[in-house]
Amino acid sequence: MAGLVGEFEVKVDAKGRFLFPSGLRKQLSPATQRDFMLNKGFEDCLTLYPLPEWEKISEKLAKMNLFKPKNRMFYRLFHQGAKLIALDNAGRILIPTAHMERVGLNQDVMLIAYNDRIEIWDKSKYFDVIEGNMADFADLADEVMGDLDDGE
Amino acid sequence: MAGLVGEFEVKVDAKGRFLFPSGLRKQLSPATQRDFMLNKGFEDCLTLYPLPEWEKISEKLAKMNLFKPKNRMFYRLFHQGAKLIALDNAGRILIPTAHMERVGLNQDVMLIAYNDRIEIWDKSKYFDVIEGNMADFADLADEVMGDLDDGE
DNA sequence: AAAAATTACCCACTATTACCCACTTTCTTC
DNA sequence: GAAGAAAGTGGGTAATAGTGGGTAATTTTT
Repeated sequence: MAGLVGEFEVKVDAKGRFLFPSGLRKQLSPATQRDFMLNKGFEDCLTLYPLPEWEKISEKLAKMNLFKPKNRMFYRLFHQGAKLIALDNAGRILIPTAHMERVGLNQDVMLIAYNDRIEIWDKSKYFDVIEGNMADFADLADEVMGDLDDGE
Repeated sequence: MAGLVGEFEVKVDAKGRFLFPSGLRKQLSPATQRDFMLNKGFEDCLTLYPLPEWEKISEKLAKMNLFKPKNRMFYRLFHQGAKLIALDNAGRILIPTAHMERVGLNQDVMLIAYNDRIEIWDKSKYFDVIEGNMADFADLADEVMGDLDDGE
């Protein structure tokens, strides 16, 4: 699999749940469709990792030299707020209140899936960020894709 | 493949579907005639990538280091509106309502094929943009293609 | 330990989409 | 120009996706 893809709009109901979109579910093997690790994301979002992907990241981090203060701090910060989550029988996810407040989630939520992760954004915040960066998109493409070519 | 070409006019039916023109289908190998990746293009249009073309790009992106903020942002920008799409048995594409609204698609739609992609425009919007820029065509040619000579 | 709040589990309903079938029109071939 | 094939339209229906909320179980609070 080339990784997760897709942008999905979901609605949080009165109980703080939303349906995990079928389009995303189908990208995951049956064994990984139920359990996820929820963590705070970079920038203003939450991130959902399929368990196997989370373990890959964990392994990477475990290789760090934890005698270095900076590494220890990064390790703590990265894991702080991580929580194991499972879908209910209707295929919905319940986001803990504390997490929702942390990134200012309202009723309208966007799920952004790429590579090994699913980001959870407040819809209006997401589009603000996207529009704010759109102007730099071309430059960014040049910069990012340019770097990649160097590696080949 | 020498790349896709052509401008096609299609009509969106009451269910939000349109027929993928046979002239375009014939440019694709049988294996790639069914599945596409839809996403939001530059300017006010949607872009359809044949799956193999999309995967080429994906492979490159998968090598990025996602601990770098720039790379994450690029990923998000590039994946805007990304959604896997398949034709139905009658060879039609269903464009999700959210996507149609996002770029203001009405009943009359233009498909613009070039290189590895197919752009989907609202007809009137497309001609507005074309006409609006026609006057600058000569200058643009000079500006864009003029540089090419230097490199050859 | 009782009350309140949160979370998990379950059931019922609605909307959307995938799938199918039938028909009309246009192009090809004889 | 007739016959057949392919292109293009339109819509019905069954299955799935998505929504809403009741109640039991668990946890938290007083």
